[in-house]
Amino acid sequence: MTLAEDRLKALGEFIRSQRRLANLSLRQLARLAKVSNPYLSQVERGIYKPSAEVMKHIADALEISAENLYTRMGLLEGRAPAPRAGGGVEEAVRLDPRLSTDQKEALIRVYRSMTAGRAPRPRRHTSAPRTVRSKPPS
Amino acid sequence: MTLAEDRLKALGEFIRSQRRLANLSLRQLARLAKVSNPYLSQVERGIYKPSAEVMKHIADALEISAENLYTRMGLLEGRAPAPRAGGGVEEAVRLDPRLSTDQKEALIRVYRSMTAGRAPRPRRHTSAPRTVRSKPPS
DNA sequence: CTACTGCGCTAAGTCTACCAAGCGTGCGCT
DNA sequence: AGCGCACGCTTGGTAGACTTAGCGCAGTAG
Repeated sequence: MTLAEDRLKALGEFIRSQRRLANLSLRQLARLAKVSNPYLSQVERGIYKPSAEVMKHIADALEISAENLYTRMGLLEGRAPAPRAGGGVEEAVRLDPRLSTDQKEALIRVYRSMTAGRAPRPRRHTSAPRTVRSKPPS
Repeated sequence: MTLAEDRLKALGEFIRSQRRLANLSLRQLARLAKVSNPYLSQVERGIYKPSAEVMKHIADALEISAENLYTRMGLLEGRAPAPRAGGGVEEAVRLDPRLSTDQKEALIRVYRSMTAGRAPRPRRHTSAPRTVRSKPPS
Protein backbone atom coordinates (compact mmCIF):
# COMPACT_ATOMS: atom_id res chain seq x y z
CA MET A 1 0.00 0.00 0.00
CA THR A 2 2.40 2.64 -1.11
CA LEU A 3 -0.53 4.85 -1.95
CA ALA A 4 -1.53 5.18 1.67
CA GLU A 5 2.04 5.82 2.69
CA ASP A 6 2.34 8.59 0.17
CA ARG A 7 -0.84 10.15 1.42
CA LEU A 8 0.44 9.88 4.95
CA LYS A 9 3.68 11.58 4.12
CA ALA A 10 1.88 14.26 2.15
CA LEU A 11 -0.43 14.88 5.06
CA GLY A 12 2.49 15.22 7.43
CA GLU A 13 4.28 17.67 5.21
CA PHE A 14 1.10 19.63 4.78
CA ILE A 15 0.57 19.87 8.51
CA ARG A 16 4.14 20.93 9.04
CA SER A 17 3.90 23.64 6.40
CA GLN A 18 0.64 24.91 7.82
CA ARG A 19 2.14 24.94 11.28
CA ARG A 20 5.08 26.97 10.03
CA LEU A 21 2.74 29.35 8.26
CA ALA A 22 0.85 29.81 11.48
CA ASN A 23 4.16 30.52 13.16
CA LEU A 24 3.81 27.83 15.73
CA SER A 25 6.47 25.57 17.16
CA LEU A 26 5.91 21.86 17.26
CA ARG A 27 5.36 21.91 20.97
CA GLN A 28 2.94 24.79 20.78
CA LEU A 29 0.83 23.09 18.18
CA ALA A 30 1.00 19.85 20.11
CA ARG A 31 -0.37 21.62 23.12
CA LEU A 32 -3.13 23.27 21.16
CA ALA A 33 -4.03 19.98 19.52
CA LYS A 34 -3.91 18.11 22.83
CA VAL A 35 -1.31 15.58 21.72
CA SER A 36 2.23 14.98 22.85
CA ASN A 37 4.97 16.73 20.97
CA PRO A 38 6.93 13.61 20.01
CA TYR A 39 3.82 12.12 18.54
CA LEU A 40 3.09 15.21 16.50
CA SER A 41 6.66 15.05 15.31
CA GLN A 42 6.20 11.55 13.95
CA VAL A 43 2.91 12.48 12.38
CA GLU A 44 4.51 15.35 10.57
CA ARG A 45 7.21 13.04 9.28
CA GLY A 46 4.68 10.52 8.08
CA ILE A 47 5.69 7.83 10.54
CA TYR A 48 2.35 7.46 12.26
CA LYS A 49 -1.14 7.76 10.92
CA PRO A 50 -3.16 10.07 13.14
CA SER A 51 -6.69 9.12 14.07
CA ALA A 52 -9.58 11.22 12.91
CA GLU A 53 -9.90 12.79 16.35
CA VAL A 54 -6.33 13.90 16.27
CA MET A 55 -6.74 15.27 12.77
CA LYS A 56 -9.72 17.26 13.90
CA HIS A 57 -7.84 18.65 16.85
CA ILE A 58 -4.94 19.61 14.61
CA ALA A 59 -7.26 21.21 12.11
CA ASP A 60 -8.95 23.22 14.83
CA ALA A 61 -5.63 24.30 16.24
CA LEU A 62 -4.39 25.36 12.82
CA GLU A 63 -7.72 26.98 12.05
CA ILE A 64 -8.23 25.03 8.90
CA SER A 65 -11.16 22.79 8.13
CA ALA A 66 -11.08 19.17 9.19
CA GLU A 67 -12.54 18.17 5.86
CA ASN A 68 -9.38 19.33 4.27
CA LEU A 69 -7.27 16.86 6.20
CA TYR A 70 -9.75 14.04 5.83
CA THR A 71 -9.84 14.53 2.10
CA ARG A 72 -6.09 14.37 1.94
CA MET A 73 -6.18 11.03 3.66
CA GLY A 74 -8.84 9.73 1.27
CA LEU A 75 -11.38 9.53 4.05
CA LEU A 76 -13.75 11.85 2.28
CA GLU A 77 -14.69 11.47 -1.31
CA GLY A 78 -14.03 14.31 -2.83
CA ARG A 79 -14.09 17.79 -3.22
CA ALA A 80 -12.57 20.86 -1.77
CA PRO A 81 -14.70 21.94 1.13
CA ALA A 82 -16.22 25.36 1.15
CA PRO A 83 -14.27 27.75 3.32
CA ARG A 84 -16.04 28.80 6.43
CA ALA A 85 -17.81 32.07 6.79
CA GLY A 86 -15.82 33.84 9.46
CA GLY A 87 -12.08 33.49 9.31
CA GLY A 88 -11.95 31.90 5.93
CA VAL A 89 -9.56 34.38 4.50
CA GLU A 90 -6.47 33.08 6.16
CA GLU A 91 -7.29 29.53 5.33
CA ALA A 92 -8.04 30.38 1.73
CA VAL A 93 -4.73 32.11 1.46
CA ARG A 94 -2.81 29.30 3.04
CA LEU A 95 -4.39 26.73 0.80
CA ASP A 96 -3.98 28.55 -2.46
CA PRO A 97 -1.57 26.50 -4.53
CA ARG A 98 -0.73 29.43 -6.74
CA LEU A 99 0.91 31.35 -3.91
CA SER A 100 4.41 30.77 -2.69
CA THR A 101 5.11 30.40 0.98
CA ASP A 102 6.50 33.89 1.23
CA GLN A 103 3.56 35.33 -0.57
CA LYS A 104 1.23 33.58 1.81
CA GLU A 105 3.08 34.89 4.83
CA ALA A 106 3.03 38.38 3.45
CA LEU A 107 -0.63 38.29 2.61
CA ILE A 108 -1.57 36.93 5.97
CA ARG A 109 0.49 39.54 7.72
CA VAL A 110 -1.24 42.27 5.79
CA TYR A 111 -4.62 40.75 6.39
CA ARG A 112 -4.00 40.56 10.10
CA SER A 113 -2.84 44.10 10.25
CA MET A 114 -5.99 45.17 8.49
CA THR A 115 -8.25 43.29 10.84
CA ALA A 116 -6.18 43.97 13.89
CA GLY A 117 -8.52 46.27 15.74
CA ARG A 118 -11.82 44.55 15.20
CA ALA A 119 -13.00 41.45 17.04
CA PRO A 120 -9.62 39.92 17.31
CA ARG A 121 -9.50 36.17 17.54
CA PRO A 122 -7.65 35.18 20.69
CA ARG A 123 -4.36 33.68 19.63
CA ARG A 124 -1.39 34.39 21.73
CA HIS A 125 2.01 33.14 21.05
CA THR A 126 3.89 34.46 23.97
CA SER A 127 7.09 33.73 22.18
CA ALA A 128 7.71 33.35 18.50
CA PRO A 129 9.45 30.07 17.79
CA ARG A 130 12.98 30.09 16.69
CA THR A 131 12.74 29.24 13.08
CA VAL A 132 16.30 28.26 12.40
CA ARG A 133 17.20 24.64 12.44
CA SER A 134 20.35 23.01 11.19
CA LYS A 135 19.94 19.84 9.20
CA PRO A 136 20.97 16.61 10.88
CA PRO A 137 23.78 14.76 9.09
CA SER A 138 22.20 12.57 6.46
CA MET B 1 -16.54 11.43 28.72
CA THR B 2 -20.03 10.10 28.70
CA LEU B 3 -20.76 12.29 25.74
CA ALA B 4 -18.43 10.33 23.52
CA GLU B 5 -19.82 7.07 24.79
CA ASP B 6 -23.32 8.15 23.96
CA ARG B 7 -22.25 9.13 20.51
CA LEU B 8 -20.54 5.80 20.11
CA LYS B 9 -23.62 3.90 21.11
CA ALA B 10 -25.79 6.02 18.87
CA LEU B 11 -23.47 5.40 15.97
CA GLY B 12 -23.58 1.68 16.55
CA GLU B 13 -27.34 1.61 16.70
CA PHE B 14 -27.51 3.70 13.60
CA ILE B 15 -25.25 1.36 11.69
CA ARG B 16 -27.22 -1.62 12.84
CA SER B 17 -30.49 -0.08 11.78
CA GLN B 18 -29.09 0.88 8.41
CA ARG B 19 -27.73 -2.60 7.94
CA ARG B 20 -31.12 -4.06 8.69
CA LEU B 21 -32.75 -1.66 6.30
CA ALA B 22 -30.32 -2.74 3.64
CA ASN B 23 -31.28 -6.31 4.43
CA LEU B 24 -27.77 -7.42 5.19
CA SER B 25 -26.57 -9.83 7.82
CA LEU B 26 -23.78 -8.85 10.12
CA ARG B 27 -21.35 -11.14 8.35
CA GLN B 28 -22.37 -9.88 4.94
CA LEU B 29 -21.82 -6.29 5.89
CA ALA B 30 -18.57 -7.20 7.57
CA ARG B 31 -17.40 -8.77 4.36
CA LEU B 32 -18.45 -5.76 2.30
CA ALA B 33 -16.81 -3.40 4.73
CA LYS B 34 -13.65 -5.49 4.91
CA VAL B 35 -13.74 -5.98 8.66
CA SER B 36 -14.20 -9.08 10.75
CA ASN B 37 -17.68 -9.95 11.84
CA PRO B 38 -16.99 -9.99 15.58
CA TYR B 39 -15.52 -6.56 15.35
CA LEU B 40 -18.49 -5.20 13.49
CA SER B 41 -20.66 -6.75 16.15
CA GLN B 42 -18.87 -4.83 18.89
CA VAL B 43 -19.00 -1.65 16.89
CA GLU B 44 -22.73 -1.97 16.47
CA ARG B 45 -23.10 -2.43 20.20
CA GLY B 46 -20.98 0.57 20.96
CA ILE B 47 -18.15 -1.37 22.57
CA TYR B 48 -15.42 -0.26 20.21
CA LYS B 49 -14.88 3.01 18.44
CA PRO B 50 -14.23 2.39 14.77
CA SER B 51 -11.49 4.26 13.01
CA ALA B 52 -12.32 6.67 10.24
CA GLU B 53 -11.22 4.15 7.64
CA VAL B 54 -13.61 1.58 8.99
CA MET B 55 -16.39 4.14 9.10
CA LYS B 56 -15.77 4.99 5.49
CA HIS B 57 -15.80 1.34 4.49
CA ILE B 58 -19.03 0.80 6.33
CA ALA B 59 -20.56 3.87 4.77
CA ASP B 60 -19.57 2.71 1.32
CA ALA B 61 -20.94 -0.74 1.95
CA LEU B 62 -24.21 0.67 3.22
CA GLU B 63 -24.30 3.17 0.38
CA ILE B 64 -24.60 6.12 2.67
CA SER B 65 -22.25 9.04 2.86
CA ALA B 66 -19.21 8.92 5.09
CA GLU B 67 -19.86 12.48 6.21
CA ASN B 68 -22.98 11.23 7.84
CA LEU B 69 -21.11 8.88 10.12
CA TYR B 70 -18.33 11.35 10.82
CA THR B 71 -20.83 13.98 11.82
CA ARG B 72 -22.48 11.56 14.20
CA MET B 73 -19.15 11.01 15.88
CA GLY B 74 -18.53 14.73 16.16
CA LEU B 75 -15.63 14.54 13.76
CA LEU B 76 -17.22 17.02 11.42
CA GLU B 77 -18.62 20.29 12.58
CA GLY B 78 -21.23 20.35 10.10
CA ARG B 79 -24.72 19.61 9.34
CA ALA B 80 -26.33 16.88 7.37
CA PRO B 81 -24.53 16.61 4.06
CA ALA B 82 -26.34 16.90 0.79
CA PRO B 83 -27.25 13.53 -0.63
CA ARG B 84 -25.25 12.47 -3.62
CA ALA B 85 -26.45 12.78 -7.16
CA GLY B 86 -27.03 9.24 -8.29
CA GLY B 87 -28.64 6.77 -5.94
CA GLY B 88 -29.39 9.41 -3.37
CA VAL B 89 -32.96 8.35 -3.12
CA GLU B 90 -32.43 5.36 -0.95
CA GLU B 91 -30.18 7.21 1.41
CA ALA B 92 -32.56 10.11 1.63
CA VAL B 93 -35.33 7.75 2.48
CA ARG B 94 -33.33 5.89 5.08
CA LEU B 95 -32.26 9.06 6.78
CA ASP B 96 -35.61 10.75 6.89
CA PRO B 97 -36.51 11.04 10.57
CA ARG B 98 -40.17 11.49 9.77
CA LEU B 99 -40.49 7.97 8.38
CA SER B 100 -40.91 4.86 10.42
CA THR B 101 -38.78 1.82 9.78
CA ASP B 102 -41.59 0.03 8.05
CA GLN B 103 -42.34 3.02 5.90
CA LYS B 104 -38.72 3.18 4.90
CA GLU B 105 -38.63 -0.46 3.99
CA ALA B 106 -41.78 -0.13 1.95
CA LEU B 107 -40.59 2.94 0.13
CA ILE B 108 -37.26 1.40 -0.69
CA ARG B 109 -38.86 -1.72 -1.94
CA VAL B 110 -41.10 0.25 -4.22
CA TYR B 111 -38.23 2.40 -5.38
CA ARG B 112 -36.15 -0.63 -6.22
CA SER B 113 -38.92 -2.25 -8.11
CA MET B 114 -39.32 0.91 -10.14
CA THR B 115 -35.65 1.12 -10.99
CA ALA B 116 -35.19 -2.58 -11.31
CA GLY B 117 -34.63 -2.86 -15.02
CA ARG B 118 -32.34 0.07 -15.64
CA ALA B 119 -28.63 0.17 -14.92
CA PRO B 120 -28.81 -1.91 -11.80
CA ARG B 121 -26.12 -1.28 -9.30
CA PRO B 122 -24.36 -4.54 -8.57
CA ARG B 123 -25.50 -5.77 -5.20
CA ARG B 124 -25.92 -9.40 -4.71
CA HIS B 125 -27.26 -10.97 -1.66
CA THR B 126 -27.24 -14.59 -2.57
CA SER B 127 -29.33 -15.30 0.47
CA ALA B 128 -31.50 -13.02 2.48
CA PRO B 129 -30.48 -13.08 6.13
CA ARG B 130 -32.68 -14.68 8.62
CA THR B 131 -34.11 -11.76 10.43
CA VAL B 132 -35.39 -13.49 13.51
CA ARG B 133 -33.29 -13.45 16.60
CA SER B 134 -34.34 -14.32 20.12
CA LYS B 135 -33.13 -12.08 22.84
CA PRO B 136 -30.45 -13.46 25.12
CA PRO B 137 -31.46 -13.76 28.77
CA SER B 138 -30.69 -10.44 30.38
C1' DC C 1 32.11 29.90 31.25
C1' DT C 2 27.97 27.95 33.38
C1' DA C 3 22.91 27.91 33.73
C1' DC C 4 18.62 28.15 31.79
C1' DT C 5 15.12 27.67 28.26
C1' DG C 6 13.04 26.06 24.06
C1' DC C 7 13.70 23.43 19.93
C1' DG C 8 12.97 18.70 17.52
C1' DC C 9 13.87 13.81 18.06
C1' DT C 10 14.62 8.91 20.13
C1' DA C 11 13.39 5.18 23.23
C1' DA C 12 10.41 2.44 25.89
C1' DG C 13 6.06 1.61 27.70
C1' DT C 14 0.59 1.50 27.78
C1' DC C 15 -3.76 1.05 25.79
C1' DT C 16 -7.07 -0.25 22.37
C1' DA C 17 -8.66 -1.00 17.62
C1' DC C 18 -8.90 -4.96 15.07
C1' DC C 19 -8.29 -10.13 13.89
C1' DA C 20 -8.77 -15.49 13.87
C1' DA C 21 -10.77 -19.28 16.23
C1' DG C 22 -14.41 -21.16 18.36
C1' DC C 23 -18.99 -21.43 21.00
C1' DG C 24 -24.22 -21.96 21.18
C1' DT C 25 -28.49 -21.38 18.88
C1' DG C 26 -32.13 -21.76 15.33
C1' DC C 27 -33.79 -23.17 10.84
C1' DG C 28 -34.25 -26.32 6.76
C1' DC C 29 -33.26 -30.52 4.91
C1' DT C 30 -33.54 -35.86 4.44
C1' DA D 1 -34.01 -37.99 14.96
C1' DG D 2 -29.54 -36.05 12.94
C1' DC D 3 -26.81 -33.19 9.75
C1' DG D 4 -25.47 -28.78 7.84
C1' DC D 5 -25.42 -24.05 7.52
C1' DA D 6 -25.99 -19.24 8.82
C1' DC D 7 -26.80 -16.34 12.52
C1' DG D 8 -24.60 -13.29 16.32
C1' DC D 9 -21.38 -13.35 20.28
C1' DT D 10 -17.15 -14.37 23.51
C1' DT D 11 -12.39 -15.04 23.92
C1' DG D 12 -7.41 -14.51 23.59
C1' DG D 13 -3.79 -12.38 20.74
C1' DT D 14 -1.26 -8.90 17.72
C1' DA D 15 -0.12 -4.43 16.05
C1' DG D 16 -0.01 0.28 16.05
C1' DA D 17 -1.74 4.78 17.94
C1' DC D 18 -0.32 7.50 21.56
C1' DT D 19 2.15 8.61 26.09
C1' DT D 20 6.01 9.97 29.46
C1' DA D 21 11.03 10.43 30.18
C1' DG D 22 15.07 11.95 28.43
C1' DC D 23 18.72 13.00 24.86
C1' DG D 24 21.61 16.66 22.05
C1' DC D 25 21.75 21.17 20.07
C1' DA D 26 21.20 26.35 19.64
C1' DG D 27 20.38 30.72 21.61
C1' DT D 28 20.21 34.13 25.49
C1' DA D 29 21.31 35.80 30.33
C1' DG D 30 23.83 36.08 34.44
